[in-house]
Amino acid sequence: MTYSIGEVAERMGTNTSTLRYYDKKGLLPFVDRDAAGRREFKDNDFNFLEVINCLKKSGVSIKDIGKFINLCLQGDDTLQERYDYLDQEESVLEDKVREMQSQLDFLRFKKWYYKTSVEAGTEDIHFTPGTKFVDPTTHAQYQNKLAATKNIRELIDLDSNDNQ
Amino acid sequence: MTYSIGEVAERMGTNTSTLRYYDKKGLLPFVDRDAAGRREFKDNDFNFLEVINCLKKSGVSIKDIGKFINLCLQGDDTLQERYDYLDQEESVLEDKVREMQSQLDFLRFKKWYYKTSVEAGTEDIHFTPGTKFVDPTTHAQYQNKLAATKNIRELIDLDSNDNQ
DNA sequence: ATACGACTTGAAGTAGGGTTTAAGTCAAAC
DNA sequence: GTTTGACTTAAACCCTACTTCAAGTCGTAT
Repeated sequence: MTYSIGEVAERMGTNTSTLRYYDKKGLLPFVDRDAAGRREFKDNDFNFLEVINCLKKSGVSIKDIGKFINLCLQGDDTLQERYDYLDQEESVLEDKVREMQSQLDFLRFKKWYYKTSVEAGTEDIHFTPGTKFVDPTTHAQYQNKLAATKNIRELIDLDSNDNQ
Repeated sequence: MTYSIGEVAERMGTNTSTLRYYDKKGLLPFVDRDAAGRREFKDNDFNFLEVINCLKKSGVSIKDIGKFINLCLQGDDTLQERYDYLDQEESVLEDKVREMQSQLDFLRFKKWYYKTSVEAGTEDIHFTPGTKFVDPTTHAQYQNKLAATKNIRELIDLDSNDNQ
């Protein structure tokens, strides 16, 4: 069974020009052509496409994805190298997840800050009296509430219920 | 206490041209100038810079960060709007984290795939005999091993120890 | 008083990741 | 047999987020 670029694009949730662009950038060296020069994707090519998708969503550049795909086509000699690459990529992704989680913490602090401000009708409740500086105790208050709560969703949601 | 653009750049781990670029794009409308026209950052401005940093790391575009900052300068009338924006941004970030975690799952499966291939000396162990198609049972094998293990690190690490 | 370093601006340049356009080929439907 | 729709290419274009450059202005140290 073979598939046209249009069928593949639809199945992968992308469009044909993006796939052609990837091909030009060396991400699809495994794709065959028919007599008329049209791309002919095989079932197994979806395994590659899945890997490309994963690396792309993990933030790997087109160039580096190309390098990995080309390692794949070099056979069993590059198995260890491919493992090592994915191992390193796993660490990179884990770091990104941790980073995002700490941005989430900050976002949730700010949500709490605005929620309490909305309730008070003014942001001033968080300022050190007489200045336009956010009171350092503000963040401490939040940390205390947070420590006393299983998760932040609960904190935000319980607060909402308090007001109803 | 005020700070020059150079001091701020160093403290924020960026450089002066990036800060000027942000200013030009409307991200720093709160920054004052001295008599000679030089930017003069105040202590409180670091609160804004922290927010900019958080949104940037969360993947928010320069343009949208600018909108948020400008809401901040419009006073208490926009508190609810700011809360709603961060609430939505929290969901977006949570989705991203979930997405990354599923990419991590896939990456770990592929690590297992390569690890077992390296041990066997060939990728062929995962192919349906007589074809160059990855055997659909490969992923099932991995899922079974995974189900029998507390976490994937353990799976990967136990496998490594088997070989020593 | 002059040199140095840090600042200012506008404008141009770069990199990454596509998207669009123009001109053409081909197979199947009418 | 011609029209339609899906494909082909190279080249141009676009957007985001910087980065670099050129020319000029300050304040301070020598």
